Amino acid sequence: MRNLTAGEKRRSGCPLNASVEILGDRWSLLIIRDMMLRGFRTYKEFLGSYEKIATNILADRLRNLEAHGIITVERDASDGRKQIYKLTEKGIDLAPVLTEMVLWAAGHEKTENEALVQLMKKDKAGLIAEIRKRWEKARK
Amino acid sequence: MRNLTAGEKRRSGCPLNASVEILGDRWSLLIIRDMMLRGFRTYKEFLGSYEKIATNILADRLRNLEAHGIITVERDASDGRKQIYKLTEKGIDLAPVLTEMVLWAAGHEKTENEALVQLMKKDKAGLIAEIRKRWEKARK
DNA sequence: GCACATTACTTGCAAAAAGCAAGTTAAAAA
DNA sequence: TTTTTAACTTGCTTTTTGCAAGTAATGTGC
Repeated sequence: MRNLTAGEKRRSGCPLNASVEILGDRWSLLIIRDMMLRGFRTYKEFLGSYEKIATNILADRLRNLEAHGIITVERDASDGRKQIYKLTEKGIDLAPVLTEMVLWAAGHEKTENEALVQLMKKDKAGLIAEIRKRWEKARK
Repeated sequence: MRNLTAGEKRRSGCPLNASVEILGDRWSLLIIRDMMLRGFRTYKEFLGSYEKIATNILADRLRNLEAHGIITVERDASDGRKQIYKLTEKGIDLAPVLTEMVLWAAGHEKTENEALVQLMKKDKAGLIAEIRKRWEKARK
């Protein structure tokens, strides 16, 4: 349970408001999706994602996510140019949020990736457990 | 399943991206929370909410939510000054998204409204069913 | 060892969105 | 019929977003 740092001040104590203040923009959750579902770990991979985030915005969002304890960063041991971004436990805990958002849009908007949606519909809990298991391993 | 109107163009077909494009700002989900959990139905009630949204932003978000079929608006029969905003089925279907966002923040950030959080933890499905039932009735 | 490539950014500037304060309109209440 | 109330709109400033170009550090091929 993190405390607020100096500059931060929440508009209210409502937990939904906290989520919205941390994740309520057009990019943060997409970065988390790329890590969680596609296994992305580097700046370059995020840049290559289909939605085409700008380089400065990506750098800013990664900083924010790290500041909020959702991801960690460390230099790649075998290639010093690369930074490796990883989800923390707090980040992995966003899996249910992502899942519900995917299911909502899939049910009400015209979207693609029917395979993923079917998987989520058929065994939501199993998929989330799978994501968690994969990441627990990766973080060691 | 709605189709995109003229001006709209999605950055990608990913369902998460659709959700983020529709709801990924600092206010839309709070408005939905106020309707869903607090039973708010009028402009004035939304304005009075603790986070203090600006009047022009509120008007804009309500327009967007209506354009996306998440809420409906109609003039109050017994008081012609009032507009009554209601959640559609699509709007009610956001209950699981809201719930997971509340639980995530409650688990990882310093927040208030412990009563709601406990309720969600103890019987998530029951609470969502309850919200749905209350609204189905209200919409008639 | 040196040129070239790669990775992860930063910087500067223009455009879009958010936020504040004040004003407007239509309907209801006194 | 004057005053209130509800739901906005308008004008302006500040903040955020987004694009294009530039930079620093590390790695690779010869």
